[in-house]
Amino acid sequence: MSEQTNEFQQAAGSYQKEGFQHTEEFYRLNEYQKTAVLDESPACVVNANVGSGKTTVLIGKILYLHLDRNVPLEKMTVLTFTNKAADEIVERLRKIKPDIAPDQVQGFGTFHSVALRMLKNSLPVEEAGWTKEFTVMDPDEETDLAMKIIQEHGLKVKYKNRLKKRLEQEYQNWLAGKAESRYRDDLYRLYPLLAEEKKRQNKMSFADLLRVSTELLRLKNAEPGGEHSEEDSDRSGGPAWILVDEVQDSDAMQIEFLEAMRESGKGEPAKIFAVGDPNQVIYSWRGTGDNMFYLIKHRFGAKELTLPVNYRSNASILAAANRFLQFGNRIQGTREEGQRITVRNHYDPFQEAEYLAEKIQTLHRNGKSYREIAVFYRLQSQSGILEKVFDRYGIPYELSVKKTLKDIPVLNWLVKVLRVSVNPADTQMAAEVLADPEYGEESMHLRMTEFSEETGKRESVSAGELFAYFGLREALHPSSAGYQENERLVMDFLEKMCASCNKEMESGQGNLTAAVREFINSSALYGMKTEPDEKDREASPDKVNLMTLHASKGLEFDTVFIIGVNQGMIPLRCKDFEQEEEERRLFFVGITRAENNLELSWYTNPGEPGAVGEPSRYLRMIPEQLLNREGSGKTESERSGASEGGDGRKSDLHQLRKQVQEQIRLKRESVQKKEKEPKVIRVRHRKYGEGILISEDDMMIEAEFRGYGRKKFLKAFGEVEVLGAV
DNA sequence: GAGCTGTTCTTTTTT
DNA sequence: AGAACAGCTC
Repeated sequence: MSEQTNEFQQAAGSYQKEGFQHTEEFYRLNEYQKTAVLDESPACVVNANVGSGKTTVLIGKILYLHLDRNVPLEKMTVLTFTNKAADEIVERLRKIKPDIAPDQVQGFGTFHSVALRMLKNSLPVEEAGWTKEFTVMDPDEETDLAMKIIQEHGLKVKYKNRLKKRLEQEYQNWLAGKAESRYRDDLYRLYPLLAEEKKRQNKMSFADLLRVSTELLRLKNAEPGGEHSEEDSDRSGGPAWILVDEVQDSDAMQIEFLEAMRESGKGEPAKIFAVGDPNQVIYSWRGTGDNMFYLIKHRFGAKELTLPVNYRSNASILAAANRFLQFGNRIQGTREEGQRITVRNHYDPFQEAEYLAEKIQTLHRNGKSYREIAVFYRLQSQSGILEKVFDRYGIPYELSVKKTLKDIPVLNWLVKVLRVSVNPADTQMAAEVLADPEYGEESMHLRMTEFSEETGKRESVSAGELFAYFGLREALHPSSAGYQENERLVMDFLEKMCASCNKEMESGQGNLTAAVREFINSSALYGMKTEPDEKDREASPDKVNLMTLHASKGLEFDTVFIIGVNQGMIPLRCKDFEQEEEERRLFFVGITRAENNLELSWYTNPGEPGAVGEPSRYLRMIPEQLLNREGSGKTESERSGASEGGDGRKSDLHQLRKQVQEQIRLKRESVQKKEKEPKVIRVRHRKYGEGILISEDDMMIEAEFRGYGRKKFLKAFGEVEVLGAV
């Protein structure tokens, strides 16, 4: 590792003298990659096969433009879809060129964070109805606000339980001037009211960040006076280059943003360089139009280059993957045949989990780190059994579900307090703070509204001071059971925040209010910018990775197990053609994560509803000569005999097995029961208390009461009150 | 308001 | 396939 760093640092020195093209890094690229790096067409899309060095090309491109073509990093916009991808790009750049300052990579980030930065720094948000002090809304917050407006205005809106989805999905139609929602309700009357309310409370949703910045960029681009102030500074102009990662995942709004960005410079439009893989579109269900890769190509008249060579997987895995390719030519491999793909049948999810636990133990004993191993599944709900069994076996694992601030009630509340403090117009949050059943207190109102007048003007602050200012000790109820824990959580959060704010205030101008606002905004967009990453890296936990197929995108592992490759599961149920195609791409993404070992398994007796006890038809699509078909290979008794460890754990496992099977059985039964069994109706009697309705006719009513048994009553007496269904 | 029929969505998740 | 909802009828 350190050798490599030295190599990089030595190389970094030579880069500055000779430019990127003369470096070892550049020399290592294949011809396709070099062509992409050196291309300077006005617009270029790189159709990058899976594992073909997409990010390497992106990094190479940035270095080439910067070091050889003298494009300042500040004149580049690098757009990604996730924060993780943005971080990775900057991190990899820094490895090669360690002296990059944060200011230089202002234009690097997710679409949303780049949009936020522009709205805060360079775009006239006032023209759109907000002020520079606006805050960023939490994704659920907009739905809450919409609900409130529906109630206050007495709007008729259908499918309120799916309001969030509806608001997103039908927005484009409304914008396009369609008269009425497909459900013929008041949804389209809600949009303008909602927009108005967000301006009044001076806050923007994630979608607003993109939409408003696009609008304002367009206004600016249309201004005739723009040309006069040419050459005045590099900052006021738009980017010279826009680089886009994972471009196949962009949606209509992001394309609009991209286009507005492109035109925002003086003179020639910015050059666009986008990399992506049409075969890895797995998120179209969440709003990405299908086939954005080609749409972008045509929209910008882009030249298409390809990266056909895969460096990741062995030849068997690639040969199988080629069967699932939907766009472009075969993936070219670089590696030997290698291990065949194992296809295994298990009796049920529990037996599969036990098998996996034992297999992983063996692999680990033979020198494989846990972190090189991953298990993928189609549904989140499938992880439960794995977790339980791995716990019993003592196998460390990491579940890829991120927890957010919102999952911790006290911090969720604290963030609301801070949000109101830096944006007193946010009456919705103010109401939520005060209405909180745990921590809501009238006195908080004044502290929030007065925050910027007093404390907010300071130029440095400590967590303790903020804790005292907001009277958090009292608010958190010092005598309550969870106080210690809550105080610790709150202090940790405030300390992180103050560290960030103090740094911000030292380096730049601005006061505490502005710094807190920035911190809160970026943590809304970024999750929590905390240091656990560092801690994790230090400890570098060696754990097996458990995740959904979706979450596996962009990752790679030595050994990959994909479980539940059953009909009805992978692909999930039977859907329309488009969605079926996406399931196929999802499976493609899954198998191409594996470098050396890939094992696919299906069960005879799947626990999940919807799944059938037959192997997925995707298994039939893989040529037989690439496969090693194996059964679970053990009978029930051999199986329990084979598990290692003392008797204690054996019976432990036996019990667990029973438990899990019982759970599966109950789940299945409850599905059937609900159909036949009438609903449980609760009743109340003056003397017997609450009970359950047994039967009822014109005259009589029969009910059962705990402790009293069944009783019959004459309806006419009205002794029994029917409460309704549970 | 119970009971019926018809419609729509269900999983996957980032910002 | 089945849950959840909308809208209709009596």
